[in-house]
Amino acid sequence: MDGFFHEGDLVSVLTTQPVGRPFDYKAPEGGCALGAFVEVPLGPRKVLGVVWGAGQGDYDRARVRSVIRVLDAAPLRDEMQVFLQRAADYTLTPLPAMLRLATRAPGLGDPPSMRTVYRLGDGEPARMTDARRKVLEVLRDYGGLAFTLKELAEAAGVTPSVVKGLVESGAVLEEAAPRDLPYPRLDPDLPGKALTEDQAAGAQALAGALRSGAYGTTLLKGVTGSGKTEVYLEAVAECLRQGRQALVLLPEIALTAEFLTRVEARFGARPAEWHSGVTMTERRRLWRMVGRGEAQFLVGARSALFLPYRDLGLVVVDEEHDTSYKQEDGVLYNARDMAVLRASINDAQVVLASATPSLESWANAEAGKYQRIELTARFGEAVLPSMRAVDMRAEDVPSGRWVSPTLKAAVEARLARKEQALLFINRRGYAPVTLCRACGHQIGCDHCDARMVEHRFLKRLVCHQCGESKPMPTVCPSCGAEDRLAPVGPGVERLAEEAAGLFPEARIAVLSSDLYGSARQLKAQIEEIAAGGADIIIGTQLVAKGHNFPLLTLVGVIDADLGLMGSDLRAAERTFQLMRQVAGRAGRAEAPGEALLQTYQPEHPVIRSILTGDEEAFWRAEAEERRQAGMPPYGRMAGIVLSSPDVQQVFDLGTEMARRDQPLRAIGAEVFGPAPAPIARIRGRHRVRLLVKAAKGAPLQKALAAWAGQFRLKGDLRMAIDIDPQSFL
DNA sequence: AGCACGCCGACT
DNA sequence: GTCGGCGTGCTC
Repeated sequence: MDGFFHEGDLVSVLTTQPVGRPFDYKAPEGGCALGAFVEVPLGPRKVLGVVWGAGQGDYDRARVRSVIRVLDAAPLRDEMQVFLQRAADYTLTPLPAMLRLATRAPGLGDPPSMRTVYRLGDGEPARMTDARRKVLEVLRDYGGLAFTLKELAEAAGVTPSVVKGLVESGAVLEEAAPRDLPYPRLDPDLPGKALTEDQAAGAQALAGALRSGAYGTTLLKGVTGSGKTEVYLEAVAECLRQGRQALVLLPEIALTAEFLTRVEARFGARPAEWHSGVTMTERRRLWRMVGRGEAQFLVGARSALFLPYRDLGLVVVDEEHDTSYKQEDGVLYNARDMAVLRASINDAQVVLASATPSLESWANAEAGKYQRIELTARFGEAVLPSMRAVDMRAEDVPSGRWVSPTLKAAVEARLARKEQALLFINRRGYAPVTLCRACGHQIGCDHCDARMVEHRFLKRLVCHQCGESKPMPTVCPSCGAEDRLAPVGPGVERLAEEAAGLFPEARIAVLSSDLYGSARQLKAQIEEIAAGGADIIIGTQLVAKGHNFPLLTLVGVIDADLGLMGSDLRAAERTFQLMRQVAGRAGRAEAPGEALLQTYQPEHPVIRSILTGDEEAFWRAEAEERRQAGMPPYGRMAGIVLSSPDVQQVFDLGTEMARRDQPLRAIGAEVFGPAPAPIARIRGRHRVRLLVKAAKGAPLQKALAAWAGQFRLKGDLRMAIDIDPQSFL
């Protein structure tokens, strides 16, 4: 029988150890299935692996060892194996590292353990209270389903002690059950929110695509407040009706209680969550339930793409342009692209949702590879903010100050009307540069080539590259001059200080990722501000990420030029997206919003497209520039970063690699560099970067593999290959 | 990743 | 003469 191996058969096992390729083992007593999770001996150790196929038989039979045991977990599905293989090929990642992403569940090999659960009993409590009634109602609603104490208490909106009280009277039964309970069922047929005409049309189109049962990608474009979430939740509903699983990917920070509440309102229960804040026990439960198809709907961060779905029918990538989808996670991959790959293997649908799509997605929609749904009408009474530039060349702003008189007047108008204003600056800390007035020295990090940023709140200088910090010195470390160190440039903290001076009566809140110990604290703070807990919000990039401030009617962008500098083609795109999103925060409720962009170059094409709202013009112009330059998405790129504590070593290898470029030339690709990487030193490691540029259809990965394979990495040298880099300065 | 093997410097 | 540095290679 295909797909099953009997005792003694040779099987090929891929482990999560970086040994490069699968090894042969003998199938254990009782045999093992293709895809089975197994424990195998490797040298003196026992390691986790997956039965990857039939044995190669190319190794001395006498030395082949046996699989120790088959783990109690659903075998890795065929599609998953294909996905991991193709993702590894695409990102040039060794397969074991790819498998590691897919096995990040704790206790994979453990037998199912027990835990205490609560279900409906026959008894009647001696005294019935409101809280007790709520608990019993929840248990009846879910028809005999068992809950953990925490779940039941939360679902009923009572404290755990209420449940305990019911146990004593026998109205609720307390029993031991296997851990890893199924999740509450979601009901796709509950009445959803009333949709506007174009929302309904969008939902219909997505549902139709789902019913095709085939792969397809749709770009769902709509400004903040246009109801993207409502529309894609209808796609989720259709997916659930078909009995398939749905996944919504969100940038980590956008995973809010608000989102979960919206899902609960639509489907009657919360989705399963997968992100860095989820406990080990919960991860284990989720991993197992996903494999058995008993978690129908997942909301998670990028790594949720690597869960062992039984039948994944839909992946939504919300805020698809968000740069945090591309990050080092042990493996360099872009979650948006991997979502499309995974869906194409699974005959699933992808929805890429954004108000400001990435140029890649826009171009794919233009080329007809993606469907496109555009939501224009804003929900309810809200309208798009009116946007205008504040020409800083004509404004009288003293040095060391950043708020123009025009912006100041606009803020005062909001304060008078008891509305909120947001001042946006994309820089954390107090001042980005600390300069010695005596000798001109700028204080840098000892381990990185980065300037240290003053954080007055912490009374320290912090390196934003490696996180190193040191106390604020009073003496210049270079010339020894006393009290001559001066902050240069603005950060959120400094802007807050200025705002406090300008608007002494206002309640000011600063939203910056480093001011809060945990994501939970931060979310709580955001919710308090949204409810009216502040008059002026001073914020970094953080505020652009999907949160609603209904009282907010003015957004002031302190430095709209930041990010327009340099030759990075992607900088313009990012600035456009960021400005658009920040401006989109204003004026959601009945009050119309206004956005003011402080700029020294109001004629810049990016600033102009933001102001005129002619987004298509922006994308067309950007696309044309990229096409001319042969840059992505009209060409292919890869970045190679070499790093070592020894500068000479990295540059020598870089030069050597640039010289021996035959495998690249063979496909018509070009090498640029070596040049110091955008951050030339991180944590004491010097970094050098090469860029490879190839034509769109060129077999880039194959050529890169052949090219990089020529070099041996000696000592502490590291090489990281980044396919489709985010920045190609 | 671990772990063993192996070949050159400063110690009892 | 030996202890130990970590460079190189192996693990089915």
